[in-house]
Amino acid sequence: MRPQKVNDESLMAGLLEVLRSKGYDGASLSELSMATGLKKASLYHRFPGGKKQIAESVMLEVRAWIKQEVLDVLKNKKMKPKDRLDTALGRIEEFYAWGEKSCILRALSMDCGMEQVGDLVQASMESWQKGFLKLGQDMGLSKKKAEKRALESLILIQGSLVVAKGSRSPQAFKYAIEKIKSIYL
Amino acid sequence: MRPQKVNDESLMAGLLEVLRSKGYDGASLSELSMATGLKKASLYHRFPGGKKQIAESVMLEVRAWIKQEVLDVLKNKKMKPKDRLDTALGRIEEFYAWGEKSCILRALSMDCGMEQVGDLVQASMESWQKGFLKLGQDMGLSKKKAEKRALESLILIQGSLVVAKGSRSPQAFKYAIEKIKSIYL
DNA sequence: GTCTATAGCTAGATAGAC
DNA sequence: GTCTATCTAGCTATAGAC
Repeated sequence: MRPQKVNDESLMAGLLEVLRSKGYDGASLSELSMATGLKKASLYHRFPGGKKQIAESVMLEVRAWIKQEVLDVLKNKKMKPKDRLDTALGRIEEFYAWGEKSCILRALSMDCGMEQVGDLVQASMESWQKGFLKLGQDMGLSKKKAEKRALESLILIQGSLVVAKGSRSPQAFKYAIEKIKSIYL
Repeated sequence: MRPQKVNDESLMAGLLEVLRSKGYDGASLSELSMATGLKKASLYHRFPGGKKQIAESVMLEVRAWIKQEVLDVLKNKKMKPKDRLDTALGRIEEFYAWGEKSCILRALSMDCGMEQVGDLVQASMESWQKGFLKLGQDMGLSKKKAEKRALESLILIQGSLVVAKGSRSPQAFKYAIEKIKSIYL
């Protein structure tokens, strides 16, 4: 058993960076290899299922991240709702580098014929909305109103990241964060 | 001069469909060929610059479409502001098939190393926002407020289309359309 | 203007040495 | 576990017949 040249955390981080920026079809194994510091054959050793498994593994991590940093934080009854929101939004700002980075959910929801990846994107979005739903309800909103604001929060983040990328300015993302804060005032 | 097998309108429509759904890297010439009914070599006859020129041409059309159906409609002083908004939103709903189709701006704002395409995406987004800015100002809003709502309209559309795709339901898009109507009430 | 055929390359994936 | 070398399929792009 030779030691791993690159640990799992660093490996997954490199794969995520390429996938979120280039998407599934745009992310070549050569680029994934360069970004991680592992040669192609080594990537196949870590992910015998190849590029498909790489995308699935990254999305599994992202789904877990959203559950932990968004859903679990937003429904954490030990904190005041306002503090939960600030905490979750802080993690989100960091994850998207204050609007400089694309969203992996957006990148991997393009049509690329990967059913499993699509399922994980869907689950991640549902988890996100569930978190904001709980937050809204804990703030005293009706289920219907809380659902609407949860949907709006996801739309604002996704939309602002697309606009930030397209217009080459993170301004839209900062606007979205403030807007989300304001709808939960 | 042999007659064209496929006219420009139908040709561009086929190319747009593939590009908005698969993105630049995911759209292969084989698929563009199938979608348009022209063989690969014929596509090179129409677009000597190859796939790059295809993407640029599609984006040129999209930019023109947004100028005509969004910007020009929203700033048309011959109509009442409310009617301008309803007209533009109607065109937008149709263009995105009520949330069933992806946005080409989103698809082509992924990193694919095409500077010119990125410029056209940026210009299209600016044109969109300029239209909603004029609408807001004609409704009596301050420039600052009108700019914010213009940005929000673009974010809502882009975000809702990503969410609609990812959660496999056009519900988010319908929500966004209603939301835009409500912020210009 | 469209086509068939094919060049030249890079993609994803595998075999086997170390 | 990582690597070099290599396979095959698919890609973008071109040549030349009709």
